[in-house]
Amino acid sequence: MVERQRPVTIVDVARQAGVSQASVSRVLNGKPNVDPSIASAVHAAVAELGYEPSLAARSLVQGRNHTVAMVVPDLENPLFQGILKGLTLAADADGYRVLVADTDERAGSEEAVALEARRRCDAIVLCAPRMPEPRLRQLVARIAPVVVVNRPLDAAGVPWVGVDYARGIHDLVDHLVALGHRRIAYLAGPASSVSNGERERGLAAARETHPDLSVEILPGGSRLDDGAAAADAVLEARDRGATAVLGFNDLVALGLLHRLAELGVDVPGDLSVAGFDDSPFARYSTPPLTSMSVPRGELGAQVWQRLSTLVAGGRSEHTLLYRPRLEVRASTGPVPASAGADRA
Amino acid sequence: MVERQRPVTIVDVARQAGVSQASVSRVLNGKPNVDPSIASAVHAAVAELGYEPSLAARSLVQGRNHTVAMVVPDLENPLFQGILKGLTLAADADGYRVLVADTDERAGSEEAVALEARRRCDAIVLCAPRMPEPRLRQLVARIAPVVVVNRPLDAAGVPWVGVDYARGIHDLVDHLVALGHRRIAYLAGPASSVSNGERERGLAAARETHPDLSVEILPGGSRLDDGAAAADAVLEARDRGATAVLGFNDLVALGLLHRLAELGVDVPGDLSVAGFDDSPFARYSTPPLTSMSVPRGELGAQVWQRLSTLVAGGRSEHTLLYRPRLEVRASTGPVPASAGADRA
DNA sequence: CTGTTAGCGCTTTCAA
DNA sequence: TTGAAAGCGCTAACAG
Repeated sequence: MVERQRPVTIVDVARQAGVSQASVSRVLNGKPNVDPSIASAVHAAVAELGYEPSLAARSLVQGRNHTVAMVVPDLENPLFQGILKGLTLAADADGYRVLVADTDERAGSEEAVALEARRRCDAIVLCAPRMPEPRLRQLVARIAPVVVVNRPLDAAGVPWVGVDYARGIHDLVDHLVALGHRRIAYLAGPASSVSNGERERGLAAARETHPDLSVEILPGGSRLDDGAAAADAVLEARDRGATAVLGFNDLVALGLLHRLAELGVDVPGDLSVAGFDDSPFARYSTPPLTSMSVPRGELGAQVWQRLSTLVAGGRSEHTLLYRPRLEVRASTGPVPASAGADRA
Repeated sequence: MVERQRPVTIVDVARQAGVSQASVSRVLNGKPNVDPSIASAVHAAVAELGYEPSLAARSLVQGRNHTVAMVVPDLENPLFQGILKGLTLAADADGYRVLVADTDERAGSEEAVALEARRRCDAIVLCAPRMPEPRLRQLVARIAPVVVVNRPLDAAGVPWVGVDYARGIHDLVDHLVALGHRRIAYLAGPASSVSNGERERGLAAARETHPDLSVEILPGGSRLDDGAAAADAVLEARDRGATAVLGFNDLVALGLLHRLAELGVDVPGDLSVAGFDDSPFARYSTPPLTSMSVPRGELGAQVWQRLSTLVAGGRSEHTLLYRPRLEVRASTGPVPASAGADRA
């Protein structure tokens, strides 16, 4: 018969130390103006009884529980993992915990998940790449304080931290153009993805920069198998003259790379391939994948800085946009001699 | 000037519905024996006021917050991601949330993290592959209810769910032996890792099964770069006659694969390579990686089943061990004709 | 500087 | 079946 023992409360500590509950509370919360003798008595009692304050009680009375939630579409995505890590680390230093709410790519559930999470937490880090902007705007109003990640949002009191995908893809195209490529294919991400839209905007800008450049947009996706599945379409594009392919992200590019190898296509001999995000796997593929590096951890830290300001009741800080850095690896190379003219 | 408005409480609902707090509580908790007219009045009031019960208050009075934490050494590891996903899904169905506590591979912090997490949660899923058993034993006693994942533990009231690494590696070796390999190298995981110990046990067993088999254990690691860094040692082993290499996990094997390709070693022509865990990347590498598949999501679901039983005050259920399934891919092949005799 | 006391919002006896 | 009232454990006014 296991007797469920009553947990030690502040009352027990007070009695043991021979002081009032209030004094115990003050000592434990590091309030000023407490007599050292009382403090030491309290500490002794705490140690002796193995007392640990009830977080539930504290939450109730303070109206906050020192926990924030990060809502992400897919925890397997290295980008979100990195942001999460950076966020967690930074929050930890301020005594905050981070709860992860994975919406599992069910775009429809993002709203419900975020609302649910907000009930248990003091604030939200929201990553909802597919949510239509009007909905998002309504949502953030309901769950504030909130920081939006990885997409721009013009809403009062809601800072966001993101990546300049347009600029990044432009830089990547510049790299390819410098290698001599003039016909490029792009394996697009999910149609409703905001960051895919930004990439396509970057492609358009690159086309203006390079008048002799042509870009063909192919349906892709966001995961390994999407990239593999697109291999045939990519080869057709190559037959139409394309000499390089950009993937929506590294996963897509890696999936494609795999399938191309199976089909005996030489990369970059026959075709150059590049990704985006610089996932840890990029440098370990065969051939290593040229990609755009994003400071994932740094992003997370900046998110926390903004969120903590908000939680403390401060004014929302400025928005922040990181410019990705080009990582040239072996998957991109000069235009093959055989190319340059259409093959079709 | 923003007026922080007072949240709607159960008192407001009671007043609005013209009933007592107790009735509101009963309706909202689905207690039996409530007059339908009262119920509808309450629901109407709730809807009208947009009332949401305070989880903090509920936690305080009930002594539980319907949240559990999973302590993992590294969230980037696909194995833990999968388990987490399965766990989250299953817990969700029972109205429980899962909080993630990443110890970031700092083995020393596992204990502190687990204790901290336990304070905020009703139970713990513990994955501490490096913790010495005596410490672990003490720890689980302090944080019960708890389920241990991915390592065996013989402690009263603490169920565990794991993978039969010994059996798995044995099966993998059988596959290689069937292909004709007789000299195998193994890139070991972290020395203190329990699951590495089990793999080595499996290797020993395999050696008994196949008397003409010899196994060489090389220092490896648990990550991509560990595998890449071990390439030279692997080649030396090959010069001593090894025709196949097993990685501690897929990450190590993939890192190795990458480096071997750089060095111009043909896999599996010159050397067969296999991993463990069957991460999503395994099938997309070049060549695709032979690996042992582990039912990650299923593992997570079983963890929840045991944990929920415990939380409900039930007796701890039986321990569970999954046997990995062999996934043969192109990275393993017959012994090269040139091999068979030592080259040294 | 310290103690007393009133809640925080909810669930749950206990009577009615 | 319903309501009144007593806490859950803690913090924060308010006195002293």
